[in-house]
Amino acid sequence: MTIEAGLESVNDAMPSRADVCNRLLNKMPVSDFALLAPHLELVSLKERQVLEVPGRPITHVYFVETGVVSVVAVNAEDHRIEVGVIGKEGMTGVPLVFGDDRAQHSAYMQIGGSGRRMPAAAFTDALRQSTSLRALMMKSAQAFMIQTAHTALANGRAKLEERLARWLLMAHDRLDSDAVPLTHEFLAVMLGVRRAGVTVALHSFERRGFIAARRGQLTLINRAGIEQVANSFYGIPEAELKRLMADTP
Amino acid sequence: MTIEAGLESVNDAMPSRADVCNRLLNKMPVSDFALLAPHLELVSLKERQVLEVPGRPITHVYFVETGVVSVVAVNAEDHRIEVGVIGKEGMTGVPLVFGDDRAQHSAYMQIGGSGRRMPAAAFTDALRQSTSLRALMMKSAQAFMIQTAHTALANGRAKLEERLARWLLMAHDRLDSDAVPLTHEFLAVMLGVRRAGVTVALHSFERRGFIAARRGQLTLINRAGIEQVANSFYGIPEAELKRLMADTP
DNA sequence: TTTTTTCAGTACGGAAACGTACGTCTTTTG
DNA sequence: CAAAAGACGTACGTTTCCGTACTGAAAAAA
Repeated sequence: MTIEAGLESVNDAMPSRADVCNRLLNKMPVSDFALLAPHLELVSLKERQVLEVPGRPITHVYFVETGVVSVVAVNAEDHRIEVGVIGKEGMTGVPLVFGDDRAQHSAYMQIGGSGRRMPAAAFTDALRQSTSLRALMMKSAQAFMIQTAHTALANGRAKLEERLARWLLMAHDRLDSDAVPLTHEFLAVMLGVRRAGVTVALHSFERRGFIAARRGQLTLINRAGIEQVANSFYGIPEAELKRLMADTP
Repeated sequence: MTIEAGLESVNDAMPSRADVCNRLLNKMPVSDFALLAPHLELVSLKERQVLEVPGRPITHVYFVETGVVSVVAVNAEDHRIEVGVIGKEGMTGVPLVFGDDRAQHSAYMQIGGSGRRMPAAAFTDALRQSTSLRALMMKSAQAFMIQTAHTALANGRAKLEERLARWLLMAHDRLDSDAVPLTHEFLAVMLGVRRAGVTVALHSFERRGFIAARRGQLTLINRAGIEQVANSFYGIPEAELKRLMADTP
């Protein structure tokens, strides 16, 4: 707390590259990071905190560092379902990358954490200035698109257990621990199924020794087991993200 | 056929702006059209013709003018489902816009027609040269993303009849006639449901006077009726497409 | 024309998931 | 500490849709 060196700093000071855990911020060229850094603000992201509201202008871009964001599509009759999750590998505000200023979906913290945010205007300015930043953001956007497409596939063809397993794996990828602090109710909302259905499915996982459950929390014990349950509905978006982030250093 | 004026031309000659029916080609600034025109080739797109294969490089971009393209996500165990359709409002090869050269999904003609195509390399060249072209293509890509997200929503929450109605409306939007030349089998594949389920649902539509059915073809008679069946699962992507294409002239 | 293929109609048992609801624990709030 | 709220366990009848399969009719091929 009382370190005199310039690197360690109060929250709002410009972050050094070493401080950030978001993969996009980590990965981008120093020049691009320098473009963003002055506008980045370290923020805590509390459970259920709303980041974007459908139809409303996007105020900030959030580079997630810990926690998980749920992106949820909603229609006129309030039917809703999760179309993607975002963790330290990504960011919110994808429409900005496409030159749009409005949020398409609802986005909120499903699992609390922290991240860096910057005003939308500053972000679009930076995008305009840097081709390489644009390139990276578009790859990130594409990765999210792929995730959405495979969510559509899972929603249409997978069984409840398969979808639940898929979700747990995606959450696990984005967390630092094996504990997933979530209620059955929220899992049900995201998957668009009954709460009771989630409860039963989780029991089955527990009986098979794949997870341990406590009130408001479940812990992955045997990830390989969950992967088997998820069948082929998990994996492609993850592999594609890796590919997209690998080939342009 | 034997008109001597320079405008009327053989298929491979450079198309004039007035000849093209694809909305993107229509809408873009003349300067951007001039950039693409030399590479555009008028092609007939036959039913079931494959345009993209997952994992394989994208060879051409297709600007659809008539007919409908199905974009289908596939996973390792060959589960598949349609994640979007493309007609005269759009084009194939979205990943190219994001700087990727590979097809993510399977894409093929669901309803035969025609379009203009150009080699992928020429397209990315043009993209690099023109900011306004990039902007337009990104809006088109975003519109497709929205469609995919709402497909995920429909797959997860809508009933078979609602999804079928949604699909018919989306096809109807992209056709010049009320006749949809498709078998129950193909509708079933796209929706990821049983063929027999489609048959029963279509009977219900027919009984209610919404469509007329013949072997391998169905005709919309009462579009408003179909819209009622689709409930709130149809409409948002369409409205958003309109918005996106309106605000940047 | 005859044969073959494709497409559509229909049926039946069964699986999956739903809506609903009620009771029992925890945890939070007053 | 009591009361209220939240989370989970469980149950039952019901809807939706599946897997499968057989039939007749229409179109295409021979």
